[in-house]
Amino acid sequence: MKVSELAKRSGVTAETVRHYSREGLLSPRRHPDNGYQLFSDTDLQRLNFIQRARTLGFSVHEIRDILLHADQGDSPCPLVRDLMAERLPQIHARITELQALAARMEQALETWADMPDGTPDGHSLCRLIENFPEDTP
Amino acid sequence: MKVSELAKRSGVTAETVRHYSREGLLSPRRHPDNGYQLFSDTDLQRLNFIQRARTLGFSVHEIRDILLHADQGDSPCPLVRDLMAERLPQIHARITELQALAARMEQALETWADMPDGTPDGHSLCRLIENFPEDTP
DNA sequence: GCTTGACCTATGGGTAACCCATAGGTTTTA
DNA sequence: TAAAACCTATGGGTTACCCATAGGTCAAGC
Ligand SMILES: [Zn+2]
Ligand SMILES: [Zn+2]
Ligand SMILES: [Zn+2]
Ligand SMILES: [Zn+2]
Repeated sequence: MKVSELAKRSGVTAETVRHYSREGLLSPRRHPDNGYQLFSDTDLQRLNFIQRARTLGFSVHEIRDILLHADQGDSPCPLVRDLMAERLPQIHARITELQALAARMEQALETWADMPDGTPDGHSLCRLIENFPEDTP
Repeated sequence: MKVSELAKRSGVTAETVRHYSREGLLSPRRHPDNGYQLFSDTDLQRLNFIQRARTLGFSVHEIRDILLHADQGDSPCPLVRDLMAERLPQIHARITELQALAARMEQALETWADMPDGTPDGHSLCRLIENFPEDTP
């Protein structure tokens, strides 16, 4: 099958298929006459695998490494476990960051509700932002 | 003052100062002889403003627009309120996404604790990933 | 006066995971 | 047979910087 058909069958865009192909996650054979990429059912399974790994938080680069292991007959499982264990705390940290940001934003909107719009002068650009309390935890 | 001094005084890297300068958030005068960027105390205040706006979640591009308004004597406050009101729900959506991801990852690690490492064959690349249940909410 | 180290400049490439535009060749269909 | 749909490769865009390079400049000590 060609790019578009593989894309349609797996619910991604044709561009994404080409992207994975460029990045080495898929290695279709080429039509000898026109250079078109020709994908097999195995490639379809492979793309499903990639999508599943993506929803588990693996990056494209990591998935490439996982597939590389598998293609060489090595078990990728230890790598998979390690990557996941390494990424999870990063995700938690990111969530905490974003929650703190959301809290600052909400507090700002609340504070600003009572403040009038101002006109910038030599000392102030925007008091909404300038007068907002700093992080001091 | 030159790049490094401004950077030191405001706690960012010299590269960041140059970046903001390139992006038009700072417009230092230039030393006529050597082309060095020369920043004033007003630029220092401006950089503090930028940092404060960054901690409130504004993008560099947005801050450029805010400063542009202020520099033209227009009140940036309505823009500031609008941008914030627009971004806050996006942040919340992102948090929800990441929480769902973290939950999937945690469930995966838990499931995988009991599973042995496998060797890839023609049908399977990594059962850890393949056997993980799909989102079906 | 001169060397050395710290600083400055501009340019260009890297990050993540794609999306999009372009120009030109191919296949399918009406 | 001509248009519509598809393919190719290339290159640029997205965010907020970081880093490397090559070459000019400045401060200090000797
Ligand atoms: Zn790698
Ligand atoms: Zn495995
Ligand atoms: Zn304001
Ligand atoms: Zn703008």
